[in-house]
Amino acid sequence: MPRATRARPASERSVAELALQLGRAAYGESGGDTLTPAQWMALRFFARANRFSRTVSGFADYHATTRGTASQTVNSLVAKGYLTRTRSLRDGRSATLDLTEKSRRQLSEDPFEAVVRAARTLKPAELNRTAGALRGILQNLAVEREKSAPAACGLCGHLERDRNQGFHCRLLHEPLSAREIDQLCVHCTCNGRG
Amino acid sequence: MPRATRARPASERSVAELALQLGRAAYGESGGDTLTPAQWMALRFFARANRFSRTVSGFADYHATTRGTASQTVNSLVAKGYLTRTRSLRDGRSATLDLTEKSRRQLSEDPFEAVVRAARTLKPAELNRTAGALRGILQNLAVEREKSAPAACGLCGHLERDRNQGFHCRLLHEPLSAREIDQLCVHCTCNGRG
DNA sequence: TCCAGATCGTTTTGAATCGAAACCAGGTGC
DNA sequence: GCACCTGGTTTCGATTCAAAACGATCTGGA
Repeated sequence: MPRATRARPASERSVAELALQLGRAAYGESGGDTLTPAQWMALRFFARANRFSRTVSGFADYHATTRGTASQTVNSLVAKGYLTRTRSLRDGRSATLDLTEKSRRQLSEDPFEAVVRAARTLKPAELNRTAGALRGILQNLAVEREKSAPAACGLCGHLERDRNQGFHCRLLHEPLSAREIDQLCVHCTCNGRG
Repeated sequence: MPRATRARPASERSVAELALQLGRAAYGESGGDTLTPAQWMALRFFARANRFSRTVSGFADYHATTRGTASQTVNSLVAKGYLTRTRSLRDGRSATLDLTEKSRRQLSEDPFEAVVRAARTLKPAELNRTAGALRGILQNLAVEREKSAPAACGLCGHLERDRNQGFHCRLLHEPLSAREIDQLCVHCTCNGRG
């Protein structure tokens, strides 16, 4: 290699460009034409979000679109049997969307998995550093746009330890299971640290 | 932070998810409604690509779309005065697209720059490592899809040192200036190493 | 209690985008 | 000279999406 080793540091621009490329590669493929990119995103979201967040609004936020558009995407998935809708008891306006068995099977052939496989060659330490760097960039971006990056309760300041061994959300006054604190939450807006 | 420090390594999935988020954030914003995301991508491409690559086909490859769609995007930009079209002398079918002064001004307010700014908080060493990791993932992805990731001549096996001090492409039998070897090239398909 | 205003969600409508396919013109090889 | 390939354009239809108007429900204050 003639000169790739010249000591010019990879610029911020390179990282941004690469993230853009990778993101588009991950988003674009619809893999067999079973679902559209937006529908895949919805399935991914409802697979990752906790019970407070699996709503049309939650998905609209996550996908950075309007509630109208999100409603259409969700409706198409409900019609195809990929999601079930359960009206909320507390709030008559709201409904919770849940994955069906069919969508869980579908998710196992998510075209996004190709990106996950492509990341396998990195060593754990590299994965950690890379994830940290990307998270930092997303955080800064969220601050600049005065919005919040998607986050899990485990990183949120509202999380509290119970005196037993469980966890607990100070904002919603709800107990959280160990598994739930790894899921995405629309209320975890505290930018990674309380 | 109650448990974010538990010693579970950031998984490949986290990195892939973050890249997807960041990529979508960078692609989606159209920043003031002057241009659509696809049009921004075209401007970015024609700003980065070398003279062998600034064609409709080159952009179609880069943007992972059809030549028909790419043609429409390019036409709209030519009509608005953002690009000029010059027919090739060697090949009567082909034409080269070049940025105008107007588009150079426009690029200075590319919404993508927000992502570049957001990366500024990282230290140079981190930027290097992160870029390397992302490049590796893209490379693997390209191999799996039997396509090639966008690359610059500086990383390509076709590049050769002249006996003077310049560079030279063995594939196209063309001299390359020092500046040109940093630009993207559609022929640099050798996956980073010759 | 009642009202204003905010929020969750749906529907409609129009515009924009995109991909597939047909097509033209110029190049390449036999 | 012929068939075939490649760069590029055009047309057409489907899809997607955002904006806006709307109904229903919740919340807070007077």
